[in-house]
Amino acid sequence: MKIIDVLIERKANSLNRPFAYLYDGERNISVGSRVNVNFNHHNLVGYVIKVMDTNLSKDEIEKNSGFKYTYILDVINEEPLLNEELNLLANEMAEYYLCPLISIYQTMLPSSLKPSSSSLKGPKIYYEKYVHLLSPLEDDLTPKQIEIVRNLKNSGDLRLKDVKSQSIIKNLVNKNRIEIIKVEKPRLEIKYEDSAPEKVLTPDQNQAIKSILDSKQSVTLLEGVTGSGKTEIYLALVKEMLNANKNVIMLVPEISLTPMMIKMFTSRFKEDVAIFHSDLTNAERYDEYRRISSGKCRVVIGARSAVFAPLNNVGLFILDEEHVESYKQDSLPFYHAREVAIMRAKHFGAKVLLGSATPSLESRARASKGVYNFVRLTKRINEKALPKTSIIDLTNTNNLSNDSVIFSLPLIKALKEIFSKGEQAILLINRRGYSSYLTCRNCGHIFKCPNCGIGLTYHRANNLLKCHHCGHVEMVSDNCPKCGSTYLSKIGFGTERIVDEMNKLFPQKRVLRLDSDVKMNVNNLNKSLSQFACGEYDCLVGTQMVAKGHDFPNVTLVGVILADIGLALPSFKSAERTFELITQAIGRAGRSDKEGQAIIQTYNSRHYALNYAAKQDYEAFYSQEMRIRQVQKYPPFTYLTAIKLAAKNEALVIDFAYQLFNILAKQNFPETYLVGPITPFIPFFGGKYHREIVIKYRKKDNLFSFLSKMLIEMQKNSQIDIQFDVDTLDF
DNA sequence: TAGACCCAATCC
DNA sequence: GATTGGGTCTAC
Repeated sequence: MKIIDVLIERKANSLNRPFAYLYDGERNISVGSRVNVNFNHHNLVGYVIKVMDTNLSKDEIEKNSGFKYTYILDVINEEPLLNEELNLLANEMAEYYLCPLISIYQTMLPSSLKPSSSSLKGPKIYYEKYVHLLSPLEDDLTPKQIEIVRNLKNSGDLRLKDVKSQSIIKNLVNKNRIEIIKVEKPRLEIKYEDSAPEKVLTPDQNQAIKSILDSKQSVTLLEGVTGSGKTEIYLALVKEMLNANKNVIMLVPEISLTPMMIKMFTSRFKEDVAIFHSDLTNAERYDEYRRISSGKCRVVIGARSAVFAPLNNVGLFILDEEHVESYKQDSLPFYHAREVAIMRAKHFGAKVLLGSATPSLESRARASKGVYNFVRLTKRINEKALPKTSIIDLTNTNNLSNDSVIFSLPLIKALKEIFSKGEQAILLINRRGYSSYLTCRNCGHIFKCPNCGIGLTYHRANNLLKCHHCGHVEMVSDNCPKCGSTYLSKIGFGTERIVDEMNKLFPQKRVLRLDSDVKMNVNNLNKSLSQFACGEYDCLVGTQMVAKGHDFPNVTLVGVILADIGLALPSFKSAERTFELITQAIGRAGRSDKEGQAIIQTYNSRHYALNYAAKQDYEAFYSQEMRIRQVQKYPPFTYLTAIKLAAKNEALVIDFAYQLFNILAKQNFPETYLVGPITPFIPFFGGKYHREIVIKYRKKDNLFSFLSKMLIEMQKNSQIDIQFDVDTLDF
């Protein structure tokens, strides 16, 4: 008899503890197996975290503990799903992020393997049947049977479906001359292109590589302006690692936006590379996962969750564009891939390379303090001039045009100019849809999402109102539901409206829109982008999606339609985000010999983030923003953790939030500041009312041990959901 | 007085 | 998170 401790698939705090079951069967159960158990009249998947042999009987066990035990219903997989390293990582993360351990296991594993009931319906391993020769003897066979035996002798195993006569096969199987074997086949087919010749590295690049490898610190921040050759450094380091018999995990913000990077890696390292696409099917992701865990590949490229790739003997973690916020998961367990990479690297004694043209302030500050090794590439490899950038003040009426309320005179003029030379433009607007919201001019009613209470965005393409938070969609009505007036107006503008405006101003020009409404999948996206690249369109209008990565040699003008949208958001990161976005966008202009220009329209023309972005001056932005963060006690001078509370009953969550706030305030932790209780931007969703408390602190030790002790207390109150967003970026 | 409805406790 | 069981409400 065995006593098995399992974690239940529900990621509620109150269930974040082991539950014990009995097993008396034949099958193997080890730590990391999944089992089916009955939990409170319900069949659930459990993740085994402890196996204990015992000589006691069920009665004795129950007498000792005082619980009524039940037996495990079924063993889903005997073999452990995770190796020891990843198990330790899960525990370290659960402690760091104050989250239920099971939520980490569920995040680490692909959908077919995760400890949850949904995994049982997930894709299975795909097998292909092959015909395998057992005996080359030809006696006692018909001529046709001999033909097949000879074929197999010459060319090895054949796919069953390629062999025409199934009845002959059947007879040969019966005679024990051949057998049908099943071979696992990955569903994802990666096309390998011929690899471009390795470029000769510049002295700067060689210097950088040496510094990364020789550094005492495990983490290196590689700050390099666009075009300074970071990719070549990555490639050279990967080669170095492979030669030293070590493996590499390479993270990119979103794979569909960096097709060039993937192409370079796959063409150079071929089958050694596994890819985690954002829109791989579950089946393909499962196959890639198995390919990695079986040791068949040595380099993994993927987005955030690829940091959990079950690769052994990792020598290097690379995070390209380390500042990008999609590396932080914005739901449980709220982990940041950068921190997880650093945790894993410690275990392997591996290096971590953080690359960016505009590092996050957190990373850049650590580099300045010497916590990270710091390498800078300041030269662009082909010494191209930066685009000429002008900031257009929309409060100055001289800049306004009679022809358009959205496009300023200088922007229209510049568009005319470059179009006349047959060149292309990119226009950036950080909002999807046609207008930002729909309002009644008579009574002031704003059309809001019934689930979230935030304004609905009007989308003209299908004449619908959409909620950009929860995806709620409704028909547009002709009159106000409150006062019945038909005097409705659309306020603000998004990508759709810009396309509209372009068609009005330049009816003969072909405009391509690109945002997450259009981007259905990678193929669609790549097709659109290559059409734009080869000149089928004159102008590309899009959200931040168009600011990243792509190289369009014929684009000589980048226009930022309204830079203020990002600045207006209530976040300590808003200046940093805007600086990054504008810097990136400007970098899209003039990627070839032609001179590029950028035009930034704004109502805040003197804002430092815009002015430093226009000059592409990261250092100046960094030092000014650091002064502001210091005064306001924001990261990197403090850490931020958000405590997210939710309940079905609004009064209850408010009351609880105040109680919790007072308890924390009473503790008087040094250099710790409490903010709240805050009503979040979206106060009601998922059928629950939400409140937040944000903690700014400099030392986590006492605070966090208090929080985790308190969490155990609070778990008894199942009315209130508590989630910790440790190192939140969302404040 | 049965069924609907709500809430808190509990899950091994 | 989902179920249960006990309490209360409610309609005929």
